[in-house]
Amino acid sequence: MSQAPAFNENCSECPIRHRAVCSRCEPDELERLESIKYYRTFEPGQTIAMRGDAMENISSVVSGTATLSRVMEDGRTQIVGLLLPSDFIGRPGRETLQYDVTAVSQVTLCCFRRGPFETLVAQTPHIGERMLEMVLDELDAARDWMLLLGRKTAREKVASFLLLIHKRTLRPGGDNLGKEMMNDELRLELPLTREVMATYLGLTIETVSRQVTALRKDGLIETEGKKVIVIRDLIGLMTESGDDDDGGILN
Amino acid sequence: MSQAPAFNENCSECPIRHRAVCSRCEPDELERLESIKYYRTFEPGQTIAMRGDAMENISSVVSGTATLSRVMEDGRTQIVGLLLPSDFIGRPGRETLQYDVTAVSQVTLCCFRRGPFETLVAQTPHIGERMLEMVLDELDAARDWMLLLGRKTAREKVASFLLLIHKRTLRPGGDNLGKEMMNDELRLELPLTREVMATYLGLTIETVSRQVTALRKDGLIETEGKKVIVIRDLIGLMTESGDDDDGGILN
DNA sequence: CGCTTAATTGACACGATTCAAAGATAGTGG
DNA sequence: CCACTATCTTTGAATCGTGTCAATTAAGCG
Repeated sequence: MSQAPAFNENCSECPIRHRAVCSRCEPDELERLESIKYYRTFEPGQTIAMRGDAMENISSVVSGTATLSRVMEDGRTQIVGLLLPSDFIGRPGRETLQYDVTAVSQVTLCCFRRGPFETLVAQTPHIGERMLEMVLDELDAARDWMLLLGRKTAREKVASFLLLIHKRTLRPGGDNLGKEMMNDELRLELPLTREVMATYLGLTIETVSRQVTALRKDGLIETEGKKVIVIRDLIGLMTESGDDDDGGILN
Repeated sequence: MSQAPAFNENCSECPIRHRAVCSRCEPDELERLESIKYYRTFEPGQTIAMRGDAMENISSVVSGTATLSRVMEDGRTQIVGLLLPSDFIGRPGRETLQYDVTAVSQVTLCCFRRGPFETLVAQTPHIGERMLEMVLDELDAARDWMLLLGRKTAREKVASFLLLIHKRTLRPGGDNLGKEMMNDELRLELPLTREVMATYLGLTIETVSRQVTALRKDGLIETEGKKVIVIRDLIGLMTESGDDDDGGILN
């Protein structure tokens, strides 16, 4: 088991400083957040929170990957959100959690107790504004995913997934979020197993595997071991994804 | 073509008064909203707005049903949101619309120009707070729908859809939203064609039709004409929907 | 009443799942 | 350093559910 990364207590040096819920905060607001925050670390596979849990704390992902998922009685599971660094866990004004939250890789969270945080939000418009913006982004992402789940073929789903990871780990904004997320332009170190991919895409492991193989045989991607995928033909992959736009990848 | 309902200009008598974005407003805040609002009506099938359009106004659905949808290049379409009375169209801080908005039945909107509305929101915390709450509800609904689209069978999808309409038209809050939405406890007047149902459920028209027939033959529902469905066995339908809870229908 | 559109039903095809087995990979201890 | 084990991934074959295409029936409306 690897050791938890030692994060600087200083918010101004935080890797997710410019994307997280605190991104709009002024130095004095940051100072107040700093005084009530604390870090927690979770190992791969560990449950961070479960559906129905009282939400006692609210947090941002600082490093690692986690999932939001819903499970049916018979075990069928759908991942309904991917939590990457800077993403937010918790809801203002909600008592209980609606989804299971699970660590996929080692995850470090920057946490706040609900009470103090909500007090702070009420006094700090920047946080509330940023929160609304982030929730709207999540809503758009969720709806794009509905199109994928409802209408795309397995091949399109896998291509779309690779492009999503590409877009989200490249971070065109310029802020690199820790070395483990740094990918070359076209080299993706998947933070996920095939099982997580399948659960996210509404497919089975076998189908994901077959589609990855097919994309490789068609020369669109290469694989290095099981966790690294190199995109050989970005435009081609975008065509295969079935999206009618580039998702902001091209400029 | 039926005539547009004549709405009272007085917000305090508005049918969606207690659910819409303005629900938390004080009388004086309501007065300010009242001074800048105006109504628009759309006929069934009419496009209210298209993806990419500049969002010049922001509105609430007062009556009728509209859809949010995404279309792929080859025409495959997924409805990503159902807009029923009190639902909100538009996004604070976004320039363009992400989805197509289409009237399904005759739709009346309570509209505000973007500029004045955003100014008002900045000065009226109640509106911003309510907006965040509504967006969070939409996000939860979108994620529940992701589970449906990704993992449920056609039968489960149709059962879930009927229960959704049941829940949303019953309005347990007690505020009835115009006679056209009033349903008996177990009598649903679908505001949608089979095509809209299919597009929402990620199915084809034929499959929806077959599943409705199957549910009827199994004694769970009855049909009257094509737009009315009577639920004969609510508990049974909930079992068929695959949800592990009652969605708040039972108390 | 006839016309147009929507819904239903049937036969068949195809894509994804299921079940089963083999292969690759990473981690562990000898 | 290599064998051993557990886990993850890949591959194959058969099945099943939903989509597709085509024809029929029903409903709504002028």
